[in-house]
Amino acid sequence: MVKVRRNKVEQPPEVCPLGECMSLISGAWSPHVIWYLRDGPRRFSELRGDIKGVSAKVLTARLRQLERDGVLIRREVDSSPPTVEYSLSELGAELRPAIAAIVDVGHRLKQRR
Amino acid sequence: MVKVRRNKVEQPPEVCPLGECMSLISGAWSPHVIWYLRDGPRRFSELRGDIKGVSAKVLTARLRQLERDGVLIRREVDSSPPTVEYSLSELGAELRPAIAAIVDVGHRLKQRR
DNA sequence: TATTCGGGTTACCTGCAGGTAACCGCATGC
DNA sequence: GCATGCGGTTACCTGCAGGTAACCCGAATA
Repeated sequence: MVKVRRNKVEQPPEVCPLGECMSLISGAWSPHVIWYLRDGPRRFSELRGDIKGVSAKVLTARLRQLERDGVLIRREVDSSPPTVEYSLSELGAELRPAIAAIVDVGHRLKQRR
Repeated sequence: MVKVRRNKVEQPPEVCPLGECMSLISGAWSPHVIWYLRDGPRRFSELRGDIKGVSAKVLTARLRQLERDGVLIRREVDSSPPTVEYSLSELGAELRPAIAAIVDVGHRLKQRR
């Protein structure tokens, strides 16, 4: 009994711009991180304070992922106690208008109710 | 041994505009639905064709959720065979600029690589 | 000496979004 | 008489994001 070789017909990858961008900013916390970094670098504990309700674990996970994705840059500052500074990369900066548009709509949604 | 009653201190709800808006457009498929409805009503099978890779089940689920959230309007058209037409509500229309901004960034992300 | 702060890590658990596959009723067309 | 298109529904399974709680080290501070 020979197994059928199911030649998965490879769709041309054809990356969707919407999906591409959403994969960077989706999730409950990523947009918040980008938003609070919009005006310059912030430290871990500052972000924890900025973003109401996020836990250290989840914030760490999001920061690591955004770093892997090239959205932000992590820099250890040699102070005492040593601190860590996060800032948007060039790519991250490109995401700002999208987040800003979402925040903008969010404000208008609050207005209308 | 009396159990401590831990009065969960109720934070003032203080809805975050970013979270508010993200809850409407998050998920892998919701933004696509809104995007393809941007220029007017579409039928179920049209949306299935527009949005590459979505299954009937998931598309139904997203459409139902977006309807519950007041983002779009479902209208059964009395034709033969009967068809169903989805269109953006007023609230849904407010989301367009946000999605447009995301798509726009997505395009620029493709450019830069 | 003990505590705090900064920036995490680890273990464990939950829920929900999404994926596949099969099936549905109805009306029309071949 | 049978298949096709339309707009779904149902069952079952998977993976990942997120939540809680406890714990970590080293330096500075009370």
